[in-house]
Formats: sequence, structure tokens, C-alpha cells
Amino acid sequence: MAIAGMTIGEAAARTQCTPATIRYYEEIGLLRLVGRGANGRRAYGQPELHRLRFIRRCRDLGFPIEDVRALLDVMDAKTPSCLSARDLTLTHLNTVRARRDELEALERTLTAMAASCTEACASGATPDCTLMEELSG
Amino acid sequence: MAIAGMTIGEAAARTQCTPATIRYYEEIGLLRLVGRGANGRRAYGQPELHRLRFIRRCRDLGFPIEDVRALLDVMDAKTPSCLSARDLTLTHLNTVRARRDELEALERTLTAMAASCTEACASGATPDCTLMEELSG
DNA sequence: GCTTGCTCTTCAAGTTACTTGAGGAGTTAC
DNA sequence: GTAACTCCTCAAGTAACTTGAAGAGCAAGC
Repeated sequence: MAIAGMTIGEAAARTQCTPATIRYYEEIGLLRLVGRGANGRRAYGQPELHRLRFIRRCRDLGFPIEDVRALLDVMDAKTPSCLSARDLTLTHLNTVRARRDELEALERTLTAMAASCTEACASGATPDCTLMEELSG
Repeated sequence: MAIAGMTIGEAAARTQCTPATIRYYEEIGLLRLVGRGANGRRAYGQPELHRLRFIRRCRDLGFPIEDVRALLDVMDAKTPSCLSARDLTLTHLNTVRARRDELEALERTLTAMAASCTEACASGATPDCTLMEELSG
């Protein structure tokens, strides 16, 4: 069976990572060192795939690496308690909300800027256009 | 008057930058080299302040440095045309919108995850909690 | 005149989360 | 056998600054 002893390339394909990313996660200690075949190549099994998918999912959710590390610790605990994971999630959620608010404000400003230029300069640039002034603060 | 010949610290205070950031902008060529006093220290005047505020405003609006460089080129042009500035603005706006959409989706997912844990674990962690499973993908 | 403390100078390295590239070797397909 | 992959390691590059080290100027107070 090919299940026990996947190459890094296979593991990558099954977890939406790249081989380089997997090596990187190993280097920073998110992934334990895996066994090597006689040829010196890394060999991955199901537990590593599961861990990689977990990491990948957390990253897709925008958790920074250090949060992922903490979430992995929760997962690894003998009796995993979701409570600290929930705390991390809520804290992260606040960050996401704050950032989204910023982007919404940005969007309004940029939209207004572009619109004012479009109006003033419908038929070629005019001195009435305030776009550059708005960029001057 | 103190206007011609501000130190980097004064210029920084008046533009919401830090001295290190100003030196950095000089290093990457957003800011021209300014004159130095007999003591070898940089001396800033009004034109530099204006340019710094422009840069700062663009950065606050989320434009990447290379866009700022292009916007400065527009500002520096003999007959500044806002049209390419508007193009940059619209392109940037699309990026902002896309990112905001991502963050909104993230927000929904994270909110649902935290809520499901809060419900299941109102009185201490329970095995019903699916938070960790949701993180496993 | 001297010390204290703030600001200035340069240059190098650290930050986040990877990606890219170089150089070399093993493996697979034909 | 050889071409085309994939793997290995190690180093450097990315964005936009920030932080730190080492050295020197300058203003205020004693």
C-alpha cells in the first residue's frame, strides 16, 4: 500500500501544501521529524497528513503560525479542551473584524476618490480633479 | 524660523512617520537626498514635508510602495494627469474589495465556530464540541 | 567644565510566512 | 541508457518596515 510511506510530493498534493511549505513547517517545529527511507527521503503517513490538514485549515482561517502552534498543542493534549481554542478563535475574530472595518472604510474612500476623478475628467483631465489633492492629505 | 532646517525628528513628528521610516523612504528612493547641516544631520523643509505627507496618506490608503512610487511620479510630472492615478486607485480598490470579501467569509466561519463551542460547552468542555473538528478540515 | 540624557549618524539583522534558486543526487519512464 | 522528474540541503529573496548596536553631537543643570 502506498498509504504508509508517501513522499513529500504526495503528502503535499493531498494537503494543498507545497513540498517547500511542508519542509518549512518541519523546520519551525509544527511538524515532527518524520522517518526517512533508505534513500534519505522523508516518508509520510496518515497522522502527518491529518496534522498537515489541520495546519492548513487554520492558516486558511487566517490564524498566525504561533496561534496554529497553540491550537496544535490543544489537539495534542491528552484531554483536549476546546476552551483555549475558542479563546484564540474569538481573539482572532476580533482581529479579522477590525481589519474588515478598516478595509470597508478604505473602500469608501477609494471609491469616492475614483468617482470624483471620473466625473471631473470625463472628457480628459481637468484642473477640477481633486484626486491628487486627496492623496496629499 | 525653524521652517527651513527641521531635524528628522521634527519632520517625523509633523508627518506621523518615525525617523527610521523617513530614512527608509530615502534609502528606497521615495524621498530625494536632503541637505545636511554642518553636523552631518539631515535638514528638512516644506517640500519634503509635503512629499512625506503624500506618501503617508497613500500608505494609509493601503497603496503598496511601488504604487506610491508611481503616484509620486504623477505628482512630479510637469502636467500631472490624474488618469493613471485613477487607474491605480481602481486596481487597488479591487484588491481591497477582494480582501474584504475574504475577511467577511472568514468572519462568518469563525463566528459560527466559536458559537458552536459556546453552546456545547456552556458548562465546561464537552465531547459534543465540534470546534477542534472544524479545525481539522 | 562636566555629566546626564536625548537625538542624531550608519550599518546590520529581525519580523511573517513562506517562495525561489543553486547545486547535487536518486528515481521513473521509455 | 538517458531524459525528465523529484528529492535533498542551504542560502537568499519577498514587503515594509522595526529594532539594535556602536558611536557622536548637543542642550540643560550643577
